[in-house]
Amino acid sequence: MSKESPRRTELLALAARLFAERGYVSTTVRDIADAAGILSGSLYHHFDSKESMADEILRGFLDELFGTYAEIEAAELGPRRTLEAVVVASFDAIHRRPHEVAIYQNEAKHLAQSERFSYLDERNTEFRRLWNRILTDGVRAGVFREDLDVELVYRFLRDTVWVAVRWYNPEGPLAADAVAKQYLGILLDGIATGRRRAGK
Amino acid sequence: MSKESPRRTELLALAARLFAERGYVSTTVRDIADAAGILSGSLYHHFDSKESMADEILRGFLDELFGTYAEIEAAELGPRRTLEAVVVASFDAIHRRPHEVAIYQNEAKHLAQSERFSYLDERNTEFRRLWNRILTDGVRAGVFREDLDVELVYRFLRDTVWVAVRWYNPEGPLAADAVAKQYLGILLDGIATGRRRAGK
DNA sequence: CCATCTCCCTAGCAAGTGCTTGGTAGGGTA
DNA sequence: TACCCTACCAAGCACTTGCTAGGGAGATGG
Repeated sequence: MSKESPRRTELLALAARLFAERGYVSTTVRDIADAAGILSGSLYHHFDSKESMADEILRGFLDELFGTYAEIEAAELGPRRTLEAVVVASFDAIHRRPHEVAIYQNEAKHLAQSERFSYLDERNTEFRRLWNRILTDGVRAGVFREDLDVELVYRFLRDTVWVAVRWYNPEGPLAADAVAKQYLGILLDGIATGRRRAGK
Repeated sequence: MSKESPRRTELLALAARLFAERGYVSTTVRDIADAAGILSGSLYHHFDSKESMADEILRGFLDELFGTYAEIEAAELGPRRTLEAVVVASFDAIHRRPHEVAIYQNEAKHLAQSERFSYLDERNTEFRRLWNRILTDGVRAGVFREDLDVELVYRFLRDTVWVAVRWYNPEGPLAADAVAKQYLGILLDGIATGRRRAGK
């Protein structure tokens, strides 16, 4: 049960892939064991439950992700560049940890109901504060439209960024960075031609 | 097993709610029966399987939804107004059929692997063609930016519209129509102030 | 007044679920 | 030689899953 074994890391990566592909509940411990070429009981030499596998996967991912966000905020780039950096960092996370992002997207809501995964809600709150800060700062600084419903824009942003994990292919021709730039183009300037209408 | 019974419709609505809230696999036939105040075996008087419940729910919803889309297209409003109408109709679907939309969003990918649900993939293709038509028409007509990656914008649109079902509350203060308008504001004109940058 | 139909119950089955147990092969260390 | 370690297997336990068989109470209609 030592946390440093390479075999253990391997099994965790396998579990993450299966959780992402089939969903947490639909993935059985036998599925994971089969993929690893061992019997289901043998998994319990490395982990003490299926739940603790998901826990470890999500914890590691979120710690890394929010570490990156903290660095971006600390750099104090101003609202617009901070927004761009956070979006780029999020797409980068989709590129490097697609399975973890998928699990976070698809299972967080159900898992968060359990006491053990209460940190998921905390992270959500943290994320929401981050976006609200960026947006309100931007509106105040005059770089974002002042008629924005900040709370609504936050939801759109959050969803828009993460939901890309459903179709993004890390090995495809479209790099995460390019997708991020396209997204930012739409988000910041819209898809319509011509001058913006005044007011709302 | 008659399809016209009011009790049957009631049970189907109950199942839809549970499928949406807990997910299809996590919802047991006993859960559905409990919610209806009967025993699990009694459900099989009305339906011949759990799968057929999901099938009926999704089929009915998609038939209705794509009927609306067809009407919009037939009205030939031009690219911009068509886009607006489709977005509004989609948010309206989220308002009126939140459970069905949630099931469609969360379970379609898994269900579509089964032969029985092959119409899900067909609807996806249909949906994609619809959006691509609107967007390319709009670019050609000069109402949408010509540097748009149409395929990417399509994904962006599709995901962002439907994902709102995760937070939208039909009984909340924010009406679906208002959300749609805000969303269209962001999509068409962006959140940034100032003149649009030229080119990409 | 009997027959049929609707809707539900009682009881249970076969398959599959996460997890536990006792044990073993192979290797390193003293 | 003695001991401990990692990584696994074989077997199975308690429980849950979707689903089935057979029957019964009450309303409907000829």
